[in-house]
Amino acid sequence: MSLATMSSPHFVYGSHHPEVLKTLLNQEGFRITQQRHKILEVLNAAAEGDHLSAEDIHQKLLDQGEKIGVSTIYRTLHLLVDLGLLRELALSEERKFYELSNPMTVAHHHLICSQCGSVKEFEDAAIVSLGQDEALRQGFSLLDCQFTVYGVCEQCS
Amino acid sequence: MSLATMSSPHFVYGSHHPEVLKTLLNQEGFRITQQRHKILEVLNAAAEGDHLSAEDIHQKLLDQGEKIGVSTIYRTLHLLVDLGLLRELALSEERKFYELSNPMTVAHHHLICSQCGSVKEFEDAAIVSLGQDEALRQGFSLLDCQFTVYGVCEQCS
DNA sequence: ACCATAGCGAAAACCATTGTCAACAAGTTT
DNA sequence: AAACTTGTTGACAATGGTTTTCGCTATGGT
Ligand SMILES: [Mn+2]
Ligand SMILES: [Mn+2]
Ligand SMILES: [Zn+2]
Ligand SMILES: [Zn+2]
Repeated sequence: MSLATMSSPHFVYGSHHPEVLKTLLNQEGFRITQQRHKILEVLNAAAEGDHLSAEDIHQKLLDQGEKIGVSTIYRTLHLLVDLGLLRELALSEERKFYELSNPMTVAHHHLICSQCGSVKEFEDAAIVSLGQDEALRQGFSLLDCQFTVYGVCEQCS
Repeated sequence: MSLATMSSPHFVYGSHHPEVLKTLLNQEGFRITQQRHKILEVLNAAAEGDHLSAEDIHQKLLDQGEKIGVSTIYRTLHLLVDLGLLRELALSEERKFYELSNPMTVAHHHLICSQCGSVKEFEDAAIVSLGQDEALRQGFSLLDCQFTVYGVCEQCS
């Protein structure tokens, strides 16, 4: 169950589909459970640009009548991040946020208002390749690049 | 004491010097205290590439015989960040880290091993200007750009 | 269907950070 | 220099997100 033995990220295309997910998990000795399904469903259902915290996800599931514990939420989020299905965002808030990680597209980045906390997303292929270069230069294998810009938005100034 | 009334960041050159710091603080109605001096001293004494948590700083001061409370550490760190003297880093760890912010030089960036947590710094002027462009495009005033690359280092793979 | 064990969840523990408030001290006025 | 005003401190309690514990449950292989 060590992470070192898990498959590399580029095998996870379409992994939000139940069958593919099941196979991916089982290959590594993990089981596909109702709870893991539900959590991925919530993340799939989230609108583009939405960033969900563990508590957000838990609350959404409780609201739709599911019975699920917080421990399961945290455990599952970590698992999905390790599998490369999710991106964990350090937006300098007091909690972490999660979003689907789509290996097909260029990772996007975040512009955050330090005053009101609003988040705007943007894309820039150059940034990712800069990260890749630096990782290579230092002998690292790349997992994720996060470019986070802090400022003050129009309304707040 | 509102942040909106504080001087803009480019006035803080050499602010680690006692006199300049005193003037800077007093202009805004703040006071220069023994504790604020000590905390800045610790950060000044830190080696290049060192990232200190609030607890690190507190412990260093206790070790050198100072008597200082944790509340003061946190309060002071926030103040110094607001004044533009410090950079608060969200390295996706469970705590925040601080380093001196030198407005004369290009902000540097971080490559982190997700396995062992080791951090390597690197510089790239292009990245900061990309952040500046995006902030401008969205009508934000820029405060800080943090480019954080996650991967697995050589020893860990 | 059976079994071995990965996974679940309620509750407690953990731990970085923040709030409280009486005592203190920096800077200003007399 | 002493008095005064008010920003600042620090012991302690509280907060809140995340992790751990551990007996029970459900998944997947046989
Ligand atoms: Mn996003
Ligand atoms: Mn650094
Ligand atoms: Zn704003
Ligand atoms: Zn490492």
